[in-house]
Amino acid sequence: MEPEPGATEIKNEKPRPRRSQETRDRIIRAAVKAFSESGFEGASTRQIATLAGENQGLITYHFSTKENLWKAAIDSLFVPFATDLADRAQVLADADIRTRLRLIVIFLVRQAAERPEQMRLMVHEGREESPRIKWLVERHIEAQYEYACTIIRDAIDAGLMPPAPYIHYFYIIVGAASLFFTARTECKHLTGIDTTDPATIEAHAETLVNLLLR
Amino acid sequence: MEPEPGATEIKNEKPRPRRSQETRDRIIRAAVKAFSESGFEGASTRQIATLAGENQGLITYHFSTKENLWKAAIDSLFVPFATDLADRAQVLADADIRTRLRLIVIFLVRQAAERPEQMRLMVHEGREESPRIKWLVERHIEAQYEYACTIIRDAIDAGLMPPAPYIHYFYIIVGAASLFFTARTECKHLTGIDTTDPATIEAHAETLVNLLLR
DNA sequence: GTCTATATTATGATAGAC
DNA sequence: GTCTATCATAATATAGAC
Repeated sequence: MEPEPGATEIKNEKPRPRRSQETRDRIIRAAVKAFSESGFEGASTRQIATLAGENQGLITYHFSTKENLWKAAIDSLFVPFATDLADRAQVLADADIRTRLRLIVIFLVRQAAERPEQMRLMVHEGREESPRIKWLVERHIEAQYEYACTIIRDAIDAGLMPPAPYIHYFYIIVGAASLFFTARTECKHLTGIDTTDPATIEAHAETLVNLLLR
Repeated sequence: MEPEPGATEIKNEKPRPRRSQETRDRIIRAAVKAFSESGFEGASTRQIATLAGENQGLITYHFSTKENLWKAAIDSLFVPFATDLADRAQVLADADIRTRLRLIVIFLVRQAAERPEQMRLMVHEGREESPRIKWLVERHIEAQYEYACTIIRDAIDAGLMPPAPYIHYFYIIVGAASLFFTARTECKHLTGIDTTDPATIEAHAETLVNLLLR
């Protein structure tokens, strides 16, 4: 049986026996945790296998290389995010720009709270030119950025935000929404606040929305 | 052969012969680069020594352990930052809050552009409970946060920003100022923009200031 | 598909020559 | 202070039994 040709295909995934698929999923979940915490080099396949409760040899069988495992882990985060974003965009398509901006920002904050690994992985990889960052941008970030630009453009046109190149607003809003949750442990030490608490998440969203929409 | 005040001298540091101090500094600069790119586990002392053009044995001689080297690398970033911030705070002490907020945000953006490693290192370590994150918060972050809170309090009191717990504004502003530069490589792939370009740095600062002060 | 055993390389730290 | 050599461990990846 030929092992996985790499995570180079997410849609068009070949059907797998149930047991095998479950093993794969367990390994991927463990990989997301390990890579987001320790980075690509810092995480070890042994540690990931142990965390998943599986054998190290199985990682080679399912993913061939550590890099393919990393790509599969990235997909497991970004594909659901993209799906959620597309759903939300569909619903909001006809709303006025003020409402759209407000709800998208709340969505972003909640996503950052739910998937803090996403920003951690991006920061881990966004460091220097690496074969992985190019793959990540082309595969996932570009589409997100394009959608964000349509919202930012409309918000500027409506006078909700001062005119400026979109790229600045993109990183300002994503950074403002995410860092609080990415720096969870730091924040805990600094103030004792638990950023996974739902009330805290909503408070962050509200603060950011109120700051943007005045 | 005369003693010299090293540019990267650390608090409570004994004076060292010039040659030795230079070696130390080269190793520290290489360590900052390596740790911020690959994280603590991901970076190797051999790689750091090679990057510094020094021998691996010298790392043990100067720092004993990898952890001590990491701490020295952190200090080399945060001590100058704290010094610059204190200077800036001194100058701004008597300015009105609008001016203080504006200039502090510009300062933050410029710092994030100049020292993107700072946020990368924090994200690398802020992942999970680690012996290093506690040290980092107590040694450097707490003082920064306390100063930030005085500005945020005054800004809210003056009606410049909607009332909200300070901690949210802290991470909103730091995140908004920093991510653009932390994600430098990603941004380059995404838009072709070079975030180290001075005009781009000023544009980011201006966008954030205009967004905050309306 | 799963697991054990292992080849090969890289790691952090040490010892000791100079 | 600097360098080389080396130890003990842990890493990725492979081979092959079941």
